[in-house]
Amino acid sequence: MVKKTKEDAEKTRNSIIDAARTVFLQRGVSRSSLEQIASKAGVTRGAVYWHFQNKTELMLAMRERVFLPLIDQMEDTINLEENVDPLGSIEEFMCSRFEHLESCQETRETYEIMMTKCEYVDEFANVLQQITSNCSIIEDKLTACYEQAQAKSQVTINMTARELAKDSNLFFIGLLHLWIKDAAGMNAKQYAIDAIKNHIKLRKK
Amino acid sequence: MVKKTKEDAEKTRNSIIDAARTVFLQRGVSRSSLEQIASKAGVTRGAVYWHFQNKTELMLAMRERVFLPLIDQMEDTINLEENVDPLGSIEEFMCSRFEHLESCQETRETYEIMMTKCEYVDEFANVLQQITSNCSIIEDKLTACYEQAQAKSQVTINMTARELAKDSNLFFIGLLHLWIKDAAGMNAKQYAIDAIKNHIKLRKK
DNA sequence: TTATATACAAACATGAATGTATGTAAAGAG
DNA sequence: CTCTTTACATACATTCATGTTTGTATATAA
Repeated sequence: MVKKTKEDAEKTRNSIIDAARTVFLQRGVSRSSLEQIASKAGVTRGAVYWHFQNKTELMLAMRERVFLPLIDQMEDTINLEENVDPLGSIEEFMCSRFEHLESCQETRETYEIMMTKCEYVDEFANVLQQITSNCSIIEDKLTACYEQAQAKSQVTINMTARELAKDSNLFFIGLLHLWIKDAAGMNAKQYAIDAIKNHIKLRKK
Repeated sequence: MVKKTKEDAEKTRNSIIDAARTVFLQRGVSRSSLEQIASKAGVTRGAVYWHFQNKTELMLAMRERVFLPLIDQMEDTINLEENVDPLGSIEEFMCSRFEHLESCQETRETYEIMMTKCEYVDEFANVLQQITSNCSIIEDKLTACYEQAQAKSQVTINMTARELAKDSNLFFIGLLHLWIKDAAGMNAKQYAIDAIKNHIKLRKK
């Protein structure tokens, strides 16, 4: 019954997304009801349906709030022009991702939902496609880096840049999954950083 | 109304599991109703409830039918005693897994369900734990292999066996995920084998 | 100042899935 | 050859989430 200005409405919208993330994490996406989400946000389902068409749209909104900034951020970390230390920038790219994961709870929780509490069928099938296509973008960036590293002969030479990039990409994907799924099982802080440094060290001349 | 002998009952049970796998793959676990599964198997929900307590138990039965043989198989592929070519046996271990994935549709589909069509909450939470603990078992086996490889100085020496094993393990996890999720996007047949061979080649002396 | 659109809450209608209870025909035991 | 158990099918009761519709107080535009 309180009056709502436009900014208030935006706050409501955000609090619904936050509540959704919390409930999704606890109960999984499909078992989470809009009623549970609404009450956790301190509103009714009416508010949820006002801001989002349905649970799917709410879920996608939650995802975009962390994935969109992350893609923008990728450009910053990997700078291809005038790269003095290509291998170092690959390492920094990977490390920065995990530092962000550690410092940002929202990102961490969203990743966990996307990786272990969501079923990729029907409307979500193309989300999976987006993710894998994003993977191939990263592979391309890594390839470019390795080409530069080879040009400066900083790297062991018995493999092509593309092959090195594929291997690094797969390593990165694996690390992400294990890190998210086993957050409790390992001292997450250092594990990822060490693994990344070793990975780079292995191909340094 | 047809008479059922014990073997017939076992066939029914298997056909229910098969139907479940098909439906799970199409609609995701949580959206699949026992009615859909039953009718696809040519029975009613009564049969499903006779053989399984509920959807969860059915799901776990489906999983065990492919995961149990796979664990047994792991022992065969990685033989640690009297290992002439440790690096080669790592390569063979990884390759054999993917060859099996290619040749066995049931395994492939089950993996896809477990990785992209299942939410790991409540009763399924410990399944995730099982998976990651299985990962650390693999890491241990890989470590042992790399130790042997180092003893025979077949491997680049600037890293410990454990570090090499971690890197290979993460690579393997990433490859599994990408391979399953992007089965259409790449020529799956050769991709995995090439990636594995390059991965091993990178650390061969 | 009034009219309209906004931002929800509340009520309603529906459907779908689940679990259980009961019925039943054939198989297997004695 | 009966009796009991198996292996289901059928029917029932209940829960619960969803989508929609209606109501309403306030903000905002004219």
